[in-house]
Order: sequence, then structure tokens, then C-alpha cells
Amino acid sequence: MPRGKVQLRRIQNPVHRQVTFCKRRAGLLKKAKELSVLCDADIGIIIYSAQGKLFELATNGAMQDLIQRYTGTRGEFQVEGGEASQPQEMQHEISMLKDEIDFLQKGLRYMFGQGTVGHMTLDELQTLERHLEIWMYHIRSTKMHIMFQEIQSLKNKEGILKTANEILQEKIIKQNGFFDEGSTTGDIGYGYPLTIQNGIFNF
Amino acid sequence: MPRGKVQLRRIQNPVHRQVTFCKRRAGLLKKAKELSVLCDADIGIIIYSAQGKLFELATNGAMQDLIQRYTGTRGEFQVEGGEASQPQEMQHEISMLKDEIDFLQKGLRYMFGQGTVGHMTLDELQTLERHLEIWMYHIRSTKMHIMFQEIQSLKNKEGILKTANEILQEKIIKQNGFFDEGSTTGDIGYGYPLTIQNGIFNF
DNA sequence: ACCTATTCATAAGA
DNA sequence: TTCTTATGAATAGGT
Repeated sequence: MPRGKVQLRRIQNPVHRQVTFCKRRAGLLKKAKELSVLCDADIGIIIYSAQGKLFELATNGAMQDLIQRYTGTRGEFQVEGGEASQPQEMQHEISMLKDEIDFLQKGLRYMFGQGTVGHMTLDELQTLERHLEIWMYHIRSTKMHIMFQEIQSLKNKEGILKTANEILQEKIIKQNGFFDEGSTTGDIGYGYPLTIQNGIFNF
Repeated sequence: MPRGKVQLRRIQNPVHRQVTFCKRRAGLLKKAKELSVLCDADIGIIIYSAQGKLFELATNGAMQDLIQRYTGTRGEFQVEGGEASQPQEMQHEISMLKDEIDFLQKGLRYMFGQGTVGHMTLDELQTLERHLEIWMYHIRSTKMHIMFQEIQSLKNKEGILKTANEILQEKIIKQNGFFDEGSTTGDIGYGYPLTIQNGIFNF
């Protein structure tokens, strides 16, 4: 909403998520109260945070009444022995999440294989996009690594050459001191130290 | 609110009240769904209109589970042993799986910035995919170009050093020929030509 | 149902 | 946590 639209997905940052939870929860309950008053409705809200904390609202003051009315309305539901269904729900959720992760991996096969992107659903495409990003990341990382190796190798080579060069120059100067005062340095006047720029790029 | 603030009391006009009930009810349920998704909360809402009509929402898909959880939480209903730890472990597993999915999703959002990928059409997504590939291609090309420049620069440097080195060696040999037959070459015996491998990688 | 003028809700930052 | 503020959302009153 404000300061940038928000995505309809689980907020990644836990702190951010918690703050938003507080704010929006307050907003939701406020809206519910308003609706109840304005339109003469009975409203009950039960909120369980991700941490399992309970927040509730019953505009008629008694959630139990509302629940009874609800359970009475839709049949013979009994409040008892709720132990079985809860783990079942969680099992289901775990299964769903694992399926999503599995699909992320399946995406690679899609792309490597005959690339049957044509008949994919919107959801599948979105998932595939995520996978594409990861895939490209790995490829890029590998390439970077190899190129760094090459660069390092060349720099080492450069160092060896420079050292050899210095020794050779010393040798010449030394020899010149003994036997020759001529223009020897002119022959090797390549302008060392080199002025070639290093650090063209940074990572 | 708009077109004049509304009083926080029961709307007198029945037609007006009914319209407002519909609108605000929809808004409330939408907000609840958003809160549920954004903050990973389980939310149940029960609304009885003044006429006794029921409207409900359960973000986890099962209002009855929520009611059971609720009555279990605040009632004296006992949890028989063994089953208690299981849900906690599953909660943890769910959290881990969600984190993993979050991680996979983070990449795309990063690239699209604050992009509103959430509510795009299939065509828009396809276009976006093409743009993504082109974009990545350009980024990669630019990086490759810069790295090639660096490599080329290093190779040039290497060539210059080698040339200088050869000239220096020739000079020494020449000087030795004139004045000294000693073990001059031993001093610069760095093993040229170099044996460092080139072509570690290919593009 | 659809359309604006307004007010409301709230994300981000302090 | 609370306050501020810029901005997206919700919606009251019409059509």
C-alpha cells in the first residue's frame, strides 16, 4: 500500500512480518467492529499467529455463543478429540511445501530437456522463473571462478617476469659499471615500471 | 468515509445498510486473507448478518480445525501424551521448508526490484521472461567484456615483459661475449620459456 | 454493477 | 514501541 505496494506473499523479513502482523491485525479488528456496528452483524474472528499466539474478537462479547451457533448451523460437529486433525493438517501443509520445492528442481529438467515450456501453467511459469534465476546464478558463479583463476595465473606470470626483468637490469647495470659506460639503458628503455593500468573492474 | 465521513453507528436506511454490509464484508475478508498470507497466520472469521445469514472464512481451509484449536486452547481439554511433541516438530519442519522456498523466491524479487510480479497476466509474464533473459545477457556480456579487457591487458603486459626479457638476455649474452665467459646465464635461470599453462578455460 | 471524490490504512523510516 | 508521512486502498454516495 503506502511507500510501495506490497506483494501478496509471505513477508520474508521476520521483523517486518511481525510489525505488519501487528498493524494489519489491529486494522482488521477495527474494520470488523465497524462492520458489526454499522450493519448490525455478529462477527467472530480467531487469529493464530505463526508462533501460535491467539488473538480473537467477538462483537457480541461471547465467542462461544458464536461457535455454538456456527456448529449448530452447519451440523453435528463436536468439540472433542481434536488431536488427530491438527497433525493431519500439518502433514498436508508439509506435503504441499515439499511438492513446491520438488517442482523447483523439476524446472531444471524442463529447461535442459526438450524445453516444453509451451504448455506450462502460470504458476509453473512463475516457479520456473525463480529456478531460472538460481540456475543462472550457479552458471555465473562457476564462470567467474574460472576467469578469476585465469586472471590470477596471468598476474603470477607477470610477477615472475617482472622479477626476472629486474634481475636482468641489475645485471646489466653491474656489468656496465665494470666494463662499459655507454648508452646501455637506452636499449631496454621500455619505460619500466610499466604504466599499464590494473584494476579495470571490480567485483 | 469517502463522500462524507460515516458515523460509527447502525446505518438507519436498510438498503444503504445492506449495500454497506456487502462492500465492507468483502473488504474485511480480503484484508483477512492478506494478513494470513503476508504474516503466515491462521485466521477464521464468522459473520452473521442481521438477517441471520452466515458468512465465513478460514484461511487454513478448515474452520473446524480452527475452532478445535481455539476451544482446546482456552478450555480445559487435555492433550494426551505423545501427540504433543509431534505438532511442534512439524511446525519446525514447516518453518524450515518455508524458509527454503523463501530463499528460492528471493532471487527473482531482487532482480525485479519492487516489481509487481504478483498480479501480472500470462502475456506480461512471458514478456517479462524475455526481458529477463535479455537483461541477464547484457549484464553477462558487459561483465565478460570487462574481464576480457583485463585478461587482454595482462597478456599484453606479459608480452612486453617477455620481449624486454629477451632483449635483456641478448644484451647480457652479448656483453658476456665481449668481456666475460662466466656463468652469467645461471643468474637468470628462471626457466624461460615459461611453463605456465595458458587457456585454462574456453568461452 | 460501475465510477470518483474522499477518507482510511499502512509501509517505511525515524 | 510509537510517531510521522507519503502513498496505495477502501469505500460512500451517485449513476
